[in-house]
This record gives sequence, C-alpha cells and structure tokens, in this order.
Amino acid sequence: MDGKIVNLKSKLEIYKAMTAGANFADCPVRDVMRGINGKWSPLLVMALAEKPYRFGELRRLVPDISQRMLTQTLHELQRDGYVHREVFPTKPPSVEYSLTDLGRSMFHPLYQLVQWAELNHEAVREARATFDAD
Amino acid sequence: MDGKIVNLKSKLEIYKAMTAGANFADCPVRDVMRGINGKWSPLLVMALAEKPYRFGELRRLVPDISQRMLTQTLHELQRDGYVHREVFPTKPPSVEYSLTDLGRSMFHPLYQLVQWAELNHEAVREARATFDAD
DNA sequence: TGTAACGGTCTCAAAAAGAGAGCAGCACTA
DNA sequence: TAGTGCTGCTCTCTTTTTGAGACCGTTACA
Repeated sequence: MDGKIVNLKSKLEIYKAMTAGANFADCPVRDVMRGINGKWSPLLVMALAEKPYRFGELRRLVPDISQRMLTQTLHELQRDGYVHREVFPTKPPSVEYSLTDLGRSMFHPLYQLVQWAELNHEAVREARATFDAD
Repeated sequence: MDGKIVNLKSKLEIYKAMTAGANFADCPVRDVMRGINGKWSPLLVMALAEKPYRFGELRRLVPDISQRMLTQTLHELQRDGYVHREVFPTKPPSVEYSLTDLGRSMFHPLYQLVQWAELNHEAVREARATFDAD
C-alpha cells in the first residue's frame, strides 16, 4: 500500500474500528458512515454546501427524489447535526435548510470522494463494459 | 463557504454534475457514487486495503454480513473495477480478493471520509442526543 | 462412513424505498 | 364568495432491496 499518503498503523486502527463489534451500536465509525452513506444524503449535502435551500427548491433541484425520501433524509441529516432547519413565519410558512459547521466539516472529505468519482467515472464505465463482455 | 480549500466554481460544477439528468444513466457522478455508497462496500474496501483476503476470511472478519450480501457486494466491486478476484486451484478451490489500482486510488478519498467519521463520531452522537431530547 | 471446510446459490420473510393521494392554512383571482 | 394554487409535509400501497438460513458438490481427514 501507499505509505506516502496513508500510514499503515492508523489505517489498521480505522479498519479495526470499522470491523469491531457485532452490531452498529458497537461501532461508532460504521454508525456515522451509515448516516453519510445513504442514497440521497451525499447529494443533498453537496447541494446545501452551495447555499441554503428551501424544501420545494430542493425538490425541484433533485427531480427524481420522492417527497417522502426528501423529508426523511433531511430529517436524518438534521438529527445527525449536519443540517440546520429553520422555519420562517411567512404565509404559508417556508422552511430553509442549511449546512451546520459540522456539516461543512464533513463536506470536505465527502467532496474529495465526489471529485474522485468525477475524475474516474470513465474508468469505472470501462471496467463494467469489460466485465459484462465475458 | 470555505474558499481556501474548495474553489466555488469547481464545486458548482460537481454539484451540477450530480443533479443533472433525470436518471442515473444521465449522471456519471451519482452512478459511480452509487457503487461506492453501498451499505457494505466501504467496509470491504477498507478491509481489502489492508491486505488481500479470501472469501471465508472476510466473512469471519465482518461477522454481521450475510453470505449473500458478501457475494453480491464483492461481485459489484469487481464489476466496477475496484476488486480483483483470483481463484486458486487448491482442493477445495480457494478464492482471493484484492484491491486493483483503481480500488487503491478510490481508497484514498474514502479513507479521508472514514477518518472524519472516526474523529467526529462523538459530535454526531451528541447532536443525536440533543435532537432526540426535544 | 461421517463430518467439516471451501465458496458459493436459492428461497422466503422483513425492511426500506418509490409513487402518489391527501391535508391544513392562507393568498389571490374570478 | 367560491375556486385555485402554493407551502411543507404525512399516509397508504406497491415494488425493490436486504437479511436469515437451508442447500450444494467437491475434497480432506478422522
């Protein structure tokens, strides 16, 4: 493995942290990763990293999310402390979602991963084509 | 947002890339993220980043994965080009899984995210406790 | 002869996600 | 003043995904 970037000892520690325990409650890393790892969570965090959005705006922005999953995912992100939800007493009331400091801090490594995906999607595409050809 | 680390222009580009198109086929970034984002994929990539493992070893290492999901996740990781599967003609045949170059390159940003989770799991725990208290 | 390990597949039940109707409150229009 | 639309949801129903666990053929070893 690449020792220049990743030190083996700490890597082993993380790896052990992820595999320790028989259930999620026993493994903090997997517990946190689970909240980040959802189908819609990264997308919404990426969107909110740009600027705060209202419920309806997010819905129009991500046309293929169901209202149910948008509500639910935002609720989970709020619970985990990544997203702040603010209700404005307009008529009808509008609700704005924004990233918290914790959310912005999590955005940085997430962004690295998304950037990797952007740079390497062609390689993944090719790998799939080669694999499916057999 | 933090302009020191993330340039707004490229961030907007990524964000647009993630929200473009009505389905996955139209959005390469989400398409790739989907393969990385599975419930078990990050865990298996972390494990294989340490060293190659055989099927049974992975099963013992991650006791709460079902055999079905282990087979399926490894198959998907192999299809996307992150994992190499090698069969040795022993009796009975043994199968070794290892990370490819693409897999190792993806491991780096993934590791950043896992590291973030390790450093911040206490903050997430607290956020949840506060949220649930209301 | 019987049992165990290897790396799976198959079936069935449970959980999660998607589609879409319904809802209460207010503003605006006809 | 009746109708329509916008807000941010929740509820129900159907489809997809995941989980639990039995089964499988081959081979080694007791």
